[in-house]
Amino acid sequence: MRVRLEDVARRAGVSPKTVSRVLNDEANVSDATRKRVTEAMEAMDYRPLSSARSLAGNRSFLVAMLYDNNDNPASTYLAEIQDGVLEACDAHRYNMMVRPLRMRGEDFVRRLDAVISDHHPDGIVLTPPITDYAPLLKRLRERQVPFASVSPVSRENNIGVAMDEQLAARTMVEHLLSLGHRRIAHVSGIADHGASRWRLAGYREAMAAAGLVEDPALVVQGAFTFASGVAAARQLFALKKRPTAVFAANDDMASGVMWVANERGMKVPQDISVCGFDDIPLARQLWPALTTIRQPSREMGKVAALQLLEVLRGRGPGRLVEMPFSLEVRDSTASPA
Amino acid sequence: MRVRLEDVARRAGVSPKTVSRVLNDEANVSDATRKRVTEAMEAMDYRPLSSARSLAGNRSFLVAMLYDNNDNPASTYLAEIQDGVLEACDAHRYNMMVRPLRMRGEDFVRRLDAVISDHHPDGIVLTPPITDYAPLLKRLRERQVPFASVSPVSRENNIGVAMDEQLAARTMVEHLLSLGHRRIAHVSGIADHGASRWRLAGYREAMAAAGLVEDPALVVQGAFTFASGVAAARQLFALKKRPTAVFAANDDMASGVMWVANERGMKVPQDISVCGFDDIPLARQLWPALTTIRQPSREMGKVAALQLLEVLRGRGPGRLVEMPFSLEVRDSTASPA
DNA sequence: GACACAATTGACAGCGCTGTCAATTTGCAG
DNA sequence: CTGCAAATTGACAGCGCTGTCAATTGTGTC
Repeated sequence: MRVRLEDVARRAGVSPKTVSRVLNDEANVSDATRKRVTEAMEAMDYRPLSSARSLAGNRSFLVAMLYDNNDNPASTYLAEIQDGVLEACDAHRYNMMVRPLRMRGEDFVRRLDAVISDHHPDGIVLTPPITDYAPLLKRLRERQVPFASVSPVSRENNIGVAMDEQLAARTMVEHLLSLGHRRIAHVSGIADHGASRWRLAGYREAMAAAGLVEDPALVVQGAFTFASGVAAARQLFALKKRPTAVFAANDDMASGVMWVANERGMKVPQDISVCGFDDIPLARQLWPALTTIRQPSREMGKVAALQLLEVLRGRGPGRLVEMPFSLEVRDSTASPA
Repeated sequence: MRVRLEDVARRAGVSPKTVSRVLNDEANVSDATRKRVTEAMEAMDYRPLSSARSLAGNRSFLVAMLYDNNDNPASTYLAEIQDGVLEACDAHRYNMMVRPLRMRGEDFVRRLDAVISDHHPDGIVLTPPITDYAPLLKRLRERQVPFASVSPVSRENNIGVAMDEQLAARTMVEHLLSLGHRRIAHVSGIADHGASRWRLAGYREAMAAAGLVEDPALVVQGAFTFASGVAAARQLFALKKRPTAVFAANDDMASGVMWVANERGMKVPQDISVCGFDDIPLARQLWPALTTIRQPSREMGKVAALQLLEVLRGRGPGRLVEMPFSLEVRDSTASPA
């Protein structure tokens, strides 16, 4: 039969409640007792039954990671974040569950409610763009479910992890400027995503700082997908005055731009420079290897989860951690002809 | 306060046990009673508390998906499978948890034991190559944890999902042969993975059927990664008698082969045909778009999980479902010069 | 209409743990 | 030593559900 808390208590010569205290790392247990109990637990290979702990203690040891799977069926970005969140949860013996939450339709908040009512997660990790949907955040606060965000738009009242994407985008465009490019196009992401706004803002900031007047034709709306990158590139390359460089708001769209360049017989980077953002594995697999901004997604997932866990474990309020980015100059950018 | 089973019972005018029976879809409840209880549940928006159900009923409603994360940090293939498993679990109100399980070192089985002891999953979904590690399967059977496999090597005593990968590989090579290729190389995967064996066997079968004698120099060992595809291609292209086509055992390796071709100034498909296997999103993003075998990974994850759930819900024994593949002819293959 | 038997329903205990609160021990000032 | 507060420990009930088994109701047969 399985070893129960009661069995450990008997062996350690204490009451079950004391073992419970040690298990939950509570204060007010003498060192001697704590040691004795810990030894008994190890000797008996005691494994607490989480359903019993949940029922009695009214908590679930569950962290839910929410994501929008509208256009992200199996995105590498999310897989990496998930990996990081999982690592953090494991370290503190929390379970992780992943929940797609299609951000479409009226009943979005109701589906969040269902997740909470059905699974009672102790806390939630939000990924973009769910991080910024006000009604949902409101509901989470109402229901008092702690949450941490990955790259939220607002830095106020948020814990989790962020990166200075605007500065990163600006750095990327400055790289293109330093190569001598002046007609630099931007393929943006879904308009209301924070990532799109920051990256566009960084582009504009760099262009303005270089004294260039923005040509509206050079800014094309995309949707973070390969297909939208293809469409945007077709539009840009049909211009009378073509750009000499294209900065896409993520790597998937950049790959679409490169694809169209190839299709038209344009050489990258000789005829056109292309760069992206995120540094997913694809970036190195393309020919030529894609110049991009490295975003440490896995680490970001981990850090966001750790902030949440700090709150869940009553260890502190958690904070919004700023992660560093880096410009990865590879072979898809060069000086214009 | 939350609605409990007892509250539903009172409203429906029956005993709690009867509500429990309806909740668990048990036999021996009269239609009239079942209807009354169901209505009461809905009217009150009753949400059973899974920790209480688990504790009392000694089951967890948990399906664990195990994967080997040695070289698969955030593979698209696994992300798609996970997505399918999740959909199936959701449909039957089971929870899903993902567990990386590094298949290295002695304590591999012990780590499986820990997962079972800590989380008590009702069932497990195995992904390659974990599907074929005998000591692990033995342990699962000893501990009586039902499991279903995705693409297991052995079709005996296994439920889950499979694809005729050997036939698929043969079909791919026949496509190359029909284009006129004779010197066809193969970049294989990790030697003891079923996928590698089947794909290599299909290659050999097709070559033999065409009356060609195998040139050992044309079969290079890879490891399913981009980097290993690059290394293999360098080796192949250094040959005095180069291949005119390369069939890589997966898309990531194929992209490595294409990368090296580009590096050497070889045109795909004019100078060399390249093809892969799996049809991950990358395949369409490469230039030229990669000819490959489409494997419906998401669907396979779903079907494997459904077989497992059939067992868990006592609905039947489950079976090994055969999935169809398809040859996706794109632009990376053509007749040799 | 009486009987045997099957189908349906309910009473009750208890799953393994933790919250509450009371009892006991310890530490320390005087 | 004594007295008192703080620290430590324990007794006990109960979290919300299901397994077991007994009680009740329905069904078919002669």
